[in-house]
Amino acid sequence: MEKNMDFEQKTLVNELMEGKELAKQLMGHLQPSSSHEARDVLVEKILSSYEKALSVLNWDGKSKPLALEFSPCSFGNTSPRSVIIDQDTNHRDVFKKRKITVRSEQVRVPLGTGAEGNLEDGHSWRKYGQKDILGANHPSYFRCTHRKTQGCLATKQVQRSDQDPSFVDITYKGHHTCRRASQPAIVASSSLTKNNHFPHNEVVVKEDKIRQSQVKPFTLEVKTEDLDTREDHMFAPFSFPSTPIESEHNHFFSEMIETDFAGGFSSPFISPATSDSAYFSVSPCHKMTSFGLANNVQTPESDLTEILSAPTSLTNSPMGDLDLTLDNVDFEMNFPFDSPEFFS
DNA sequence: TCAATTTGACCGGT
DNA sequence: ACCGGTCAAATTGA
Repeated sequence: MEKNMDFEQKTLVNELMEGKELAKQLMGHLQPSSSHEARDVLVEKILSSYEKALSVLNWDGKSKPLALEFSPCSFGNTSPRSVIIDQDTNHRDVFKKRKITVRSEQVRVPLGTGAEGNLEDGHSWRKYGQKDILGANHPSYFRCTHRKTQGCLATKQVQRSDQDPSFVDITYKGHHTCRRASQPAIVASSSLTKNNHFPHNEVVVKEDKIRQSQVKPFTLEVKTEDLDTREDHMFAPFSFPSTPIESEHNHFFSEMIETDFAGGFSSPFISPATSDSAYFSVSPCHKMTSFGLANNVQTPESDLTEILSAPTSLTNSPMGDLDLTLDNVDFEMNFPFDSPEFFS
């Protein structure tokens, strides 16, 4: 226990130090002449560091900032987790809901692929509820098995498709912050992506409300919607692939599902075609960085904003009442790294 | 015995 | 009051 706590603290410090170092590097890249890609990569790394740090703290985004809970002096004697546990037991009473814009992803898969179950979409899930609701066929509610152990807040909702009973609609909410010990599920993801079931992989990105109307062999819908922050859906735009990204074509989409779809969809894989409801063909030729970014894909500013917005808000207001409405986040304006004080 | 699932109750939002 | 989502006790299965 003691060892574990020390490890967490070290991890936390390491991540924060790394974040600071990367932020310094980013500052050096703020000139217009600097490459967009380099900045993107740095930003991704910074956010990943913060993400890991938050993960260590088991901070779920709804709680008061930990800095208010224990001083640096007491840090060594106080387990961050124990603080969080107290908060968790009281959060219903203490923390009011705040509106944020957060992403969820909906996918339709055929029955029998395993993805509708608790494991085979790349993560292990634990069912925590099922109920008959209007307009849905007895949806089942799953949360990440590692919710308790790692504070992973990813959830998914699985329901039989109302259009085709042989398909199930899976709505992923939140993003995995857990580290998987193994990746047995790549099998399932790969089985999906190797076109055994789907003649083509098609990604549907929409910004309006879901309830997808088309029936595609395999569709993924990403939506931005208002969700409350009482439970999940907080700050985990990235997952951390435990294996190097492979460039092999057959692995691309499975990796994309691995890293993005189940663990947070990253827009840079795709480029918008229309403003409303756009379809994107996923080219298997894009290589990804270890942070799930396509190096050679131009990142639209809006997408970048979306990716960065939650952590940016987090960075902005760790002490105050979080305003997590992401609609108008302006990264360049809000990101504090260009402030000299930040680096002092 | 422990972990996962089931299912009715509960809670907050609308 | 209704609804969606979550909780948690009871049940089931390995």
